[in-house]
Amino acid sequence: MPNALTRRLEEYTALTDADCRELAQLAAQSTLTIGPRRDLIHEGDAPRSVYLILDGWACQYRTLPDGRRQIVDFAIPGDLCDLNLFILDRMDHSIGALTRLRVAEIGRDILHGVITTFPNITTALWWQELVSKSIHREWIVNVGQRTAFERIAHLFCEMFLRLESVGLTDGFSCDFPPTQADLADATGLTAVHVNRTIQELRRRGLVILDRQRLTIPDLGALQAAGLFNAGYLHHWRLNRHALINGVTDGGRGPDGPKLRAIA
Amino acid sequence: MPNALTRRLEEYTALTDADCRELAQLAAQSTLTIGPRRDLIHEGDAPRSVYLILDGWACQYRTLPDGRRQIVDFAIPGDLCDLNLFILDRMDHSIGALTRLRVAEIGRDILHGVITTFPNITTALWWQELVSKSIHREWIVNVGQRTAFERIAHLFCEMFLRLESVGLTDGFSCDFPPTQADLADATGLTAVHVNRTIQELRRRGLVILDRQRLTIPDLGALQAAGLFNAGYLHHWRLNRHALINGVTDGGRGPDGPKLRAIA
DNA sequence: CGTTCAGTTGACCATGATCAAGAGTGGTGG
DNA sequence: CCACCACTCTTGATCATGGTCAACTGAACG
Repeated sequence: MPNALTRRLEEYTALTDADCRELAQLAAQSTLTIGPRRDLIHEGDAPRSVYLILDGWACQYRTLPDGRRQIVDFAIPGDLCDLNLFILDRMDHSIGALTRLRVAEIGRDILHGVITTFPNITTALWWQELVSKSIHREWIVNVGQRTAFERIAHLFCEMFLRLESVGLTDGFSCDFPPTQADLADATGLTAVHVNRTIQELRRRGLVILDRQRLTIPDLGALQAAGLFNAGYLHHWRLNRHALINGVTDGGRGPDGPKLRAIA
Repeated sequence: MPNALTRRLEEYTALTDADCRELAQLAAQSTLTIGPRRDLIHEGDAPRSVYLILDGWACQYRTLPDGRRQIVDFAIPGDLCDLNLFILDRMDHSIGALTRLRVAEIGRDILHGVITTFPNITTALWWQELVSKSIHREWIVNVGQRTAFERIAHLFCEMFLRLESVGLTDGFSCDFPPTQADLADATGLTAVHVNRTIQELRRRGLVILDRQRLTIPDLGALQAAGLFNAGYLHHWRLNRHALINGVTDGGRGPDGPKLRAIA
């Protein structure tokens, strides 16, 4: 596998050979492997490095005092976990491994060096940061407005496309390690209800999910079921497509009419 | 009122006099006033400027094709609406005015100039960007895990502290323009349920809310009711406090025990 | 093979949604 | 100054989506 980070960042900006070499080096410099269900870093810790996911899945999550847990994002190879360290003194969330996880640890000073000498990379990093913020917004919408059925469908679409953008899909299929309990924590549902909802998705032929393997026979249909619009991922390859089904509101402000056709 | 942006950014970094003068100029250069319930910019538009809120409240929101609307953040004076323009070709959300709104429009080129000549400001801007991402994470938790009662309490705490950090509170009180329908769209509830929940908050003496005016007689009690922990706002003045009730999880990874005492 | 963890099923329940109607409040024009 | 209109807030009755609790099945791994 070539560097997933390179692939990810090229989604946003053109990189030179020198940029790519630098990225490859970053990924190789100081790697770290941790087992599934362990924390990479924990809420309240002082961040010491940025983590680049090389292999496996992680999740960012926050817990409430009584133990309720909300996953706020999944992280897959090529994802860079929070540039927070430059800025924030304390982690406001945890990062946990869902699978065996291989990450590159990039120290503050090294990253700082990269940023001052490789402007393309810097641009791409901030780009990625803004995109991941956009993904957060979409998660708020997902949890706040969509039905259980739509939420799960939406999440499957999102993760499939994100995996696809780093070359981790295989036709209509991809690995999909989160358990139903994980999906529950990501969607604000219970595991029981996630289970029933996935069964409904299966019954309708929208997904095949077995042994950590997800297959989406008809992505368009699943997108429709999840009210999914890829625009928020800001992948340029998808953008043309996104512009077609992009705009959903006529511009009447926060109190406009509630019913409106898809463009 | 001095420049709320200055106040906001000084929450994060020390600014020189020259920095402050530059910020004051940015805020004065090209201002724009729009009426309540109108859009500043709309989902799908190409962003042309960054908007700095000078006066009034706005909200960032996204709509689903069938008209469901989710507010993903409120914007108050001193807030800078999405540095997206540098990066993203299309707005993935809209910004709408909740009140009469006065904003400064900062063009791409001007902002670019600032970024290349005022490193402190640049740092502070990115800081603000990362903090607002952290706020998004908290909103996911709010909508995903908290009960209606906790959600509303949490939102009141957050907005009160954010207003306080730009000097827009007056003792225990502040202006609070969102309607109950707005609060519903922000919390993923219905307006009816928001109404009943606010009544419950009033009955318990946690808030006084009348005519767009919010009073919080006992912020600590409201924070407890909303499971609110100010750490995610990353205000340094609050940080000492945040560290006290900060950590909520023992570090056992995403599958740790579900019950756990408050520190 | 037994233990563990993920997935599945069933019965019942509750939080919050929906629908509908009425009461304040504030702004506008006659 | 008052009448009207629009909008927000409030209340009640009923409903449904999704939660809770509990038991059981089946894979995977040592």
